[in-house]
Amino acid sequence: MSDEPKQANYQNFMVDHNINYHQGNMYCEKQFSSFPNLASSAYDSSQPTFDPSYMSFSECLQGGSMDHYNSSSLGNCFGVVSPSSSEVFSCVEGNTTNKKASVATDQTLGATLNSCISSSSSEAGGGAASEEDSGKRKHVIKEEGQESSKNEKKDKKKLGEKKKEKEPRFAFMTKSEVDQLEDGYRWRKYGQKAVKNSPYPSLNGMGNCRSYYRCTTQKCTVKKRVERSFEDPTTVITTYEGQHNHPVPTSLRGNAAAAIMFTPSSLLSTPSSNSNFSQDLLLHMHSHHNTFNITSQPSPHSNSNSSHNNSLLHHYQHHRDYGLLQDIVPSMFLNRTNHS
DNA sequence: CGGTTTTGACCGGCGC
DNA sequence: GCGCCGGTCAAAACCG
Repeated sequence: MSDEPKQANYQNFMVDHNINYHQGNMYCEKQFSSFPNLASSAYDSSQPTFDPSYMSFSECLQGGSMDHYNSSSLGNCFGVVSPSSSEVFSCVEGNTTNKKASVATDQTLGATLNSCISSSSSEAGGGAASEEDSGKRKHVIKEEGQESSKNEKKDKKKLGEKKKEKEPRFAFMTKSEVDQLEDGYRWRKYGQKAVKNSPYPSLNGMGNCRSYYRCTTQKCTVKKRVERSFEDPTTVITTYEGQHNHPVPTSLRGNAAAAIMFTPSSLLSTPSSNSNFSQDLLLHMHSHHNTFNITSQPSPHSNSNSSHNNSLLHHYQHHRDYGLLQDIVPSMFLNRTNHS
């Protein structure tokens, strides 16, 4: 895609638990060891039992004092979030403004993190109007009525679209074998695309793919993309777009915590309110869970900073297994504290 | 049978 | 203008 960052209103969230990284005076270990309510199926059995001494991820997201984080909690921003089971690792926020992803940075990630938010939101895209090439399509049944309705649709789109409002986006990485993370909401897959330049084949051997999901709740336009990290195929990058305008389905695993976490009131957020969310969150996480912030808050005006973030992220991702985080994190926290 | 997933095609934005 | 690519559509297949 383009080398340019296109959105400012975009934040990433990555946290790692389970990594015994020494980072200056921080020690990361099992901050998020348990997400009893959010475990993905593949990890359900292996999930460590919930230890109340640890805050659940959702709790963490909400912050010990929700009031304080009311406008900037992760939950607010994502309208969701909960990397299930999986180990959510590394925190990154902000759009990456620079780029040329100079480093062979995770292109997949790069694409995800920088993809154009303006891209047709809910309705855009595929005008189904032209199904003429029925020969190519698997089974094309063309009927006059259908066609006209399709054209109608297309026209509506053209008229009503006008550059959809950009939805805030948030991405986070999780260590997971499953692509679909259980976050309490119900999603319907509406598309899948191969990701370019991925050296890693996906689990199904079809090459690395990005899956597109939409919230199944009526009138809820929240979407999410799920893809594997360019560098680490065991890492899933989930990107949420939009805000849920409904409570989390209560029927799902009787997840009261999730229900609380995902109530509409907690999902109200605006790009502006989001702007500092991860910093707050990370600070919060830092103070409560000894987690760390990989990157600092970028702003539309801080291109160089974003660039820095990107390389840091890459650096982190690249070396996380080698315990080099301490080389990165302190500065990031310094950065953060400078902002506050 | 209704909801979800799969999958090839289409659309629109963007860079060249 | 052209080609690439991300995002979306929608019919068929699949599943419970």
